[in-house]
Amino acid sequence: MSGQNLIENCAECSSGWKNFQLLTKSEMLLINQNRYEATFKPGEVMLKQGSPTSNALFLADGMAKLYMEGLKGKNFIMSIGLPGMLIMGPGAYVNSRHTYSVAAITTVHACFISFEIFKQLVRVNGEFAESMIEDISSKSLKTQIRMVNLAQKRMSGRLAEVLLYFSNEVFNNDEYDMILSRQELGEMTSMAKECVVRILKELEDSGVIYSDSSKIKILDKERLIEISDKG
Amino acid sequence: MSGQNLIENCAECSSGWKNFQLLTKSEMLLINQNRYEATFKPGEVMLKQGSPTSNALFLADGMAKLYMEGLKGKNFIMSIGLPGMLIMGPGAYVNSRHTYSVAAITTVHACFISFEIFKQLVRVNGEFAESMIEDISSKSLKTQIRMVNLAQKRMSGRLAEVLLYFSNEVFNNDEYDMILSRQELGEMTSMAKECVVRILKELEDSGVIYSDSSKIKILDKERLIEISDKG
DNA sequence: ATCTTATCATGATAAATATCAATTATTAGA
DNA sequence: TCTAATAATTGATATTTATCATGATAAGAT
Repeated sequence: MSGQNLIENCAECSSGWKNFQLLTKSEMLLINQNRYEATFKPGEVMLKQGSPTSNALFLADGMAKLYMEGLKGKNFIMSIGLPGMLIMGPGAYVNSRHTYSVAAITTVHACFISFEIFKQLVRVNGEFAESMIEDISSKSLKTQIRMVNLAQKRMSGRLAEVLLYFSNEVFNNDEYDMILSRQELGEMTSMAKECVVRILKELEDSGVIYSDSSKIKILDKERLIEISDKG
Repeated sequence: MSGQNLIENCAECSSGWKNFQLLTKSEMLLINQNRYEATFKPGEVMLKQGSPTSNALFLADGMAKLYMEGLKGKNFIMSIGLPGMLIMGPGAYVNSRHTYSVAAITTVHACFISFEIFKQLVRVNGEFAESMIEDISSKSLKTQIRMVNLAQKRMSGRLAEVLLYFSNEVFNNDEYDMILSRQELGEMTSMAKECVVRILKELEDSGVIYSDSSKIKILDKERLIEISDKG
C-alpha cells in the first residue's frame, strides 16, 4: 500500500460515486479535501472487519472482495467491490465498526473519504441523504435476497447464481476471468471447495458453461438462469 | 381486519417509534394526519411481498412474522415484528415494492403511515434522515450477521441462535411462549420441521432447555450461547 | 530451467440434513 | 363433549454435502 494522490479531484473522477452529483460545489470540495488515496497489491487487506469506520472507501480501479470473517476462521464473501461503488458497511451508522473486511483481488487504486464528512453532508443535504438511503437500501435488499437463496437453494443453484452475478454485475460479459479461487467461490456460496470443482464440472459436462481454472464462459445462459432460479 | 382509530395521536402513542421524537410538532402532526389503523386476526396477512410500498407499518400491539416468500412456495421468516419497530423493507427506496410479507401471529393492532410523508420528512429534516439511516443500517447489519450464521452454522447452532433471539429480543425473558410452530421455526432456521423437533429434543435431553409444544424455558443459557456461537 | 508451493481435481467415505410413512398429541369447531 | 383437522413426534431411509487422502497442474521464486 502506497499513498500519493493520482486523482485530481472527485468531481472529475471517472470512477466517482453517482450520488456525489447531488452535492453542491462547495460540498464536493469538502469531500475532495478530506480524502486520501492508496494503492494496494493483490491480496492486501484494505479494510478490516471490526476496525473503526473512520472512512468510506471507493475504488478508482481494480476489484476487491468484501467478506465477513465468521466462525472458525471461515470467511464469507458477500460481494465484489468495483469502481463507482460506495464501500461502507451498515456498521458505520450502528456501532462505528466495519461490518466486513475488504481485500484487494487485483491491484487496486483506492480513495478513502472521511466518514464524518459524509455524515455531515447527510444532515445538511436532504437529496444526498435520500440517495444515501437508496444506496444502503439497495445493498440491504441484495443481502436479503442472497440470504433467502442461500437458505433455500442447493449447491448447484447457489453456484449458478454466483456465476450469473459475475456475468451480470461484475464483468457485464458472459465470458470472464474467474478472479476467485475455488476456495473463494466456496466462501461465496457456502460450499466446500471440492464441491465447487465438482459442480463446475457438472455444468461443463452438461454444456451450460465452459470452465477452466481461470476462465468462465457461459454457453447456455437460459439454462444457467433456470438452474439458479429452481435452486 | 377492521379499521377504526383507537389511538389518539402518535406523539402520545406508547408504542411509538423512538425516531419520531426527532420530528417537530408540525411534522408529527403531518404523520398523525396521514395514518390509519387496522386490527388483524392471527394468521392474517398485513403486508404482501411485491405489493407497492404505499405505507410504513407499526404495531400498536401484538406480534407479526416478517417473511420472504422464496422458492417452491417455501417461506423464510426473517424476524418478528414488535411494537415500536418501523416495519418497512428496503424495497421502499429501491423499487417501491415490499421486500417481504408480514402476517399477524397474535391479534395485532396496527398503524399504517403514508410512505410519501416519510420520504418528505427525510428530505426536510436532517436529524430524522440520519435516524432513518441508523434504523435501516441496524436492520441491514442484523441481516448480514444472520446470513453468515445461516451459511456457516449447523442446525443446532442455528436453532440455538433463534431461541436466544426470542429470549433476548422478543420476550426479554428466558421463559416464553413459543409463538411459532415447528414448521415456522424451520422456516426461520432453514431446517425441516422434523429436524427442529429432534434438535429441540436433544437440547432438552441435555438439560439446556425445557420445551413443550408451546413453551420454551432456557435452563442453561451459557451452554445455549456456546452452542449458538460454536455453530 | 528447476524447485517449491498453492491450487485444482478426483474418488472414497463420513457426516449432516431432508424426506417419507406412520403414530400420537392438540386445537378448533360443531 | 365429541369430532375433524392440524401440528408434533418418531423411526427408517434417501439425499445432499463435507471431509479425507492423494495425485495432477499451474504459478512463483531462485
